[in-house]
Amino acid sequence: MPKNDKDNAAAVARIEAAFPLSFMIHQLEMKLGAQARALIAKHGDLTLPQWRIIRVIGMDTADGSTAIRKVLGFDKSQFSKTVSQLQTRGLVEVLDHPTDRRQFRLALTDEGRAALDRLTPELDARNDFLMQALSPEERSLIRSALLKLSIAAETTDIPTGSDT
Amino acid sequence: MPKNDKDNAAAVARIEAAFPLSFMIHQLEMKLGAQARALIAKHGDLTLPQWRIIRVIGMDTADGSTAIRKVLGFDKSQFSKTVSQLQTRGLVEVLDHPTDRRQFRLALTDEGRAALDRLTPELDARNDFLMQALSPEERSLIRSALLKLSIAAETTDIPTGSDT
DNA sequence: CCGATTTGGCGGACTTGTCAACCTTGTCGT
DNA sequence: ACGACAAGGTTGACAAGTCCGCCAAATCGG
Repeated sequence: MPKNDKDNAAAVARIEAAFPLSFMIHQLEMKLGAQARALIAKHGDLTLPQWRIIRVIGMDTADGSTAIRKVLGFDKSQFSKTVSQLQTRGLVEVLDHPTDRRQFRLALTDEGRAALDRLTPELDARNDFLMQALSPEERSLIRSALLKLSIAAETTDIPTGSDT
Repeated sequence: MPKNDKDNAAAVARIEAAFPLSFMIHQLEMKLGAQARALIAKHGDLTLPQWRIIRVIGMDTADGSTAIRKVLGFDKSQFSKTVSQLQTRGLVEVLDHPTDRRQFRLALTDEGRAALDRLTPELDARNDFLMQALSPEERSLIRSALLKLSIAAETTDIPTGSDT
């Protein structure tokens, strides 16, 4: 067994015990991102943000640009640029929005849907794999917990003083 | 009440109900990052990764470069560059590692500790604020859940077929 | 109905993050 | 003890994300 490896692992565990939540989530996000990128690269040539947008469009629960952008938490600028890429590559179609002329609707082209169908089973399997790592009660609570945190993370002014 | 806002909010809620875990975490991470950047910017001029490194060093639970890098989930390259910035700005000190000459140890300078002391209460308040958004049982489970996910996220080959 | 404000999207400058090649040091097998 | 291999760190080229100001469309307040 590597001597320094053991030391490092012990140090890591010691730090994590007292870690702020935001750090844990950042660490997790890094690993998830790397894992997702590896999976996507193995089965095509989409980038991670491109895939995310395609995935949400493919869920067929909303097609307005704002709804999609908000749910992904994307920056306006980044969203705009990524959609342009997808449109140029012929994966998505940009249509007029029926009631709001500032927004647009997004739809998958045949090629876009093919990419979605190719990747979805892989990424769904990963999601299942992640969920299986959790205990049943953790599984049942994690979604609402993340949602609550997400709302709390939107507050810009934090009650600084100790408010008990 | 804005008409389109209501539509968008409804669409967002509809999507989130069936959202993969990784998307939720990404969305959360974006918001947390923006919130943290805003707080840091208000009380100094550190970047988010710089702050994270300082924060971990300040925890005094480990000072080896590898342990710090691993716990933050940083890329080797990014870590190296950010440490250089901190060293240049005189916030951290780079020392020899006692048993491994590939690594180094990190320590805060007086100026680095001052920055830490200035920012820590703010960020700790935020952390408390986030934790208060959770129910008691969510609070007690979230850490172990995130840790398990973090481990699962390191697996590179996912059992694709249904393995049950 | 009209100005003020908000929301949505775009473009460009800039910062961050990512990836691959490289060198050094440590570790393992024999 | 020594050669193969893994782990740590650095660098540079490149991709991704962020921030800013801009303009158009929609909403709100009289």
